[in-house]
Amino acid sequence: MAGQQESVIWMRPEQASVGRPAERSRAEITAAAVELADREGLEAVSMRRVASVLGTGAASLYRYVATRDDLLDLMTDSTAGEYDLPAPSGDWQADLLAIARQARQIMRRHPWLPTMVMGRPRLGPHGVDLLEHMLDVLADHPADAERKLEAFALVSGLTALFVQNEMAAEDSSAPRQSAYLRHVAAAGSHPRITALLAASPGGGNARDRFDAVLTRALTGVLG
Amino acid sequence: MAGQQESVIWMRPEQASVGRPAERSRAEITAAAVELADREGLEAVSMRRVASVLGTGAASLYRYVATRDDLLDLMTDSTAGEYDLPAPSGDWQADLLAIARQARQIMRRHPWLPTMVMGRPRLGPHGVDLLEHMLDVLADHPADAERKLEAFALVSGLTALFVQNEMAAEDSSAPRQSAYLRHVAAAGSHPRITALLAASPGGGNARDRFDAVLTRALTGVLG
DNA sequence: GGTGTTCGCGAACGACGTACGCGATAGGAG
DNA sequence: CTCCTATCGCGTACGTCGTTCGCGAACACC
Repeated sequence: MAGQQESVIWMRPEQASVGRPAERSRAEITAAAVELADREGLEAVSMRRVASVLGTGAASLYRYVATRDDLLDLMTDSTAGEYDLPAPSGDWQADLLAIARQARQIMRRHPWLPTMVMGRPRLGPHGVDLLEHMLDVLADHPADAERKLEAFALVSGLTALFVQNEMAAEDSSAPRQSAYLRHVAAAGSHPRITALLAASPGGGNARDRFDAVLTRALTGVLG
Repeated sequence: MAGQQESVIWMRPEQASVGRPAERSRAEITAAAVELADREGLEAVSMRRVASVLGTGAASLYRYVATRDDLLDLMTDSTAGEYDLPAPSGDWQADLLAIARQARQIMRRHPWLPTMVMGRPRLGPHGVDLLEHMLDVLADHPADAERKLEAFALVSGLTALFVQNEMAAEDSSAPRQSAYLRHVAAAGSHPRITALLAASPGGGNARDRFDAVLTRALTGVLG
């Protein structure tokens, strides 16, 4: 008859109703973890480091979170709270694009977020609000439920993919990446790649490319 | 005048030309790591576990690989060797779709691969062959170099995204995921989600949806 | 004021990635 | 055939990680 542990953190009560009150909150811990990840990357988010930022002991965090993965889920969902969700305009295409553009901005603010969204797509309270909003935007759209869920996943996933590529290109480790490509080109057995590297770095606005790809992909799902 | 360490593993020689010969090869170690990952997941691929599969000591692996991440790169690239790359047919759309379908099969064979492709897109020798092939398929296409690279990234990335979703849906942990959604629906403040869950699980062939999304997304990049 | 319950957290455990150093082992030179 | 020399295999060790245990401290309520 003992109450079984809820498997999802969002369904576990944050505080016990009796006993000594907690000194911190999940939100406080999440904020510290997010700030740490923004500054030093995801791998810097260890229980010990987060705890020391908060001026507490590592083991204390386990009063708020069952596992490190729970903390990561909290971080991801907290970023879903940064969206601005205005009422649907009637033009679902435009509304979805507006959401995607916000997603891109949010992910650029939190460089660890694309990895998270792609590798561990979990919905918390804020994520659920976002989904509800997208379903609202698509309320009059004739596609079935499955398609709309797919569209939701596509907006998150494609945006994460795009931002990750974008950042890898801006990153200082980019030369390392293309060093091998130049090596291959010099070897001569891959003429197309050789030709490719000879071409100018070219350009085109990143946002325009983002809009184009995303719009087309969405029409692939929603018709 | 000392030879500086090459930063990319593909440019470092596998064996020294003098001294005692190595007992194993990168390929052998990579194969062991891939098999381990296929069977027990990526997190099971630790230096100690891989070494014990090979019947050797953990420190020995560092004669073949500078770091664990190098080993992961080797694993990823080895799967790029599983493609069958026939000569271009003249129909680039069909050829690209054929590649993407193979990508999907390969990723389903190696459940850890989507994570790898999305989170750490590095090109090794096999990956380079694949890129060369795609450029060959697109040789007569009027798009510029940048677009073609983007198309390459899109095929890998979108396929990984799709397969990951597909597997999450088939996974036994799926009930856990939707448990919270049902909780939210029951709470009543998200009517669209409530309605969504009431709808039948629906269907539609996974491969057809994959083909549709990918084709549309590609036309978004390549016109 | 006593009681019941949770909280904070020092200490410890096992697993991890990786550096160091040394005996073992091979090919090439003589 | 012997010796030289460079690499190889790897036992050992260090620091960090996630997580558990247990206990004294701190509060809410009766």
